[in-house]
Amino acid sequence: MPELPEVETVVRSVAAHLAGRRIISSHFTSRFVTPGNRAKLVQRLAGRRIESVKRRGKFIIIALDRGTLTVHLGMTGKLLVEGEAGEHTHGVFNLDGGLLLYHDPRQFGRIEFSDGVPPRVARLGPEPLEIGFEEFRARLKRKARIKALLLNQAFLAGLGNIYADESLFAAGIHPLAVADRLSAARAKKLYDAIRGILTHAIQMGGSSISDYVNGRGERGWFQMEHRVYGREGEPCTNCGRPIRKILVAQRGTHFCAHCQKK
DNA sequence: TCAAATGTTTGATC
DNA sequence: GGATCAAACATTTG
Repeated sequence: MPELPEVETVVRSVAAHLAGRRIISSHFTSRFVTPGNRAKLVQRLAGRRIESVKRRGKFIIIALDRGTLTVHLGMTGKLLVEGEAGEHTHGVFNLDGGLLLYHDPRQFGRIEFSDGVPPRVARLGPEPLEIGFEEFRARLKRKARIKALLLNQAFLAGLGNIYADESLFAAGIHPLAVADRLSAARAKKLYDAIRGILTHAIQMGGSSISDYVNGRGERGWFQMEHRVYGREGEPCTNCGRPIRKILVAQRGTHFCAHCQKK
């Protein structure tokens, strides 16, 4: 579920509620979500105070008075400050004012404690909403297919399958286009498309295409704005020809063969 | 033969 | 070294 706009929405929905709260105790039930020594994790979290909740790429960064708790939602993770624990709840934080729950049926998400910046966060590329155009263009000087590059978190942090496809459509660029062969004008179109779509999606509370909800259980609405993602066979909103779906970088890739050029 | 799903990592291969 | 590909993780859904 979670790409940059969804993670940003989750962070915004829980940050004020969590800041200043103390973790009384915690409980974890998945060896996948919380790899390693769970008893040690519980011990390290006990008594910690939450200083802030922020986002970096698709990671939720919870700064504690000692150490950092990093949460990645994977494909089906939810961080909730409302609701109750259920069958797929794999993390429970008892705070000095309420509960914080981590729910994740597929268990592709991760909850990790670290003293410094976690390695996975350290490897992230720039934030798409903060990078300047010149740096963006310089980073495109690689002979990889643009769709694969947009999904690469070391290239840019936060784009996933939905927003990569939507950004390429908005920029009129074919997903198989080779990155270092894009003209400056087309690179600028892509840069603007990425920023415009991410900003718009955040305003709409993200995309709820299956069951995504923010930290208070509320759905997002950007799925109503999707032009290509999940629209295989439906008419292109620009030219009316059917949206096609192919496999690029192992991911389903939606595009209009008429409106998006290599 | 059940395939595909908003993600990431690892290892093999070209 | 760079890029691609396949598999792995676990579960639900069409």
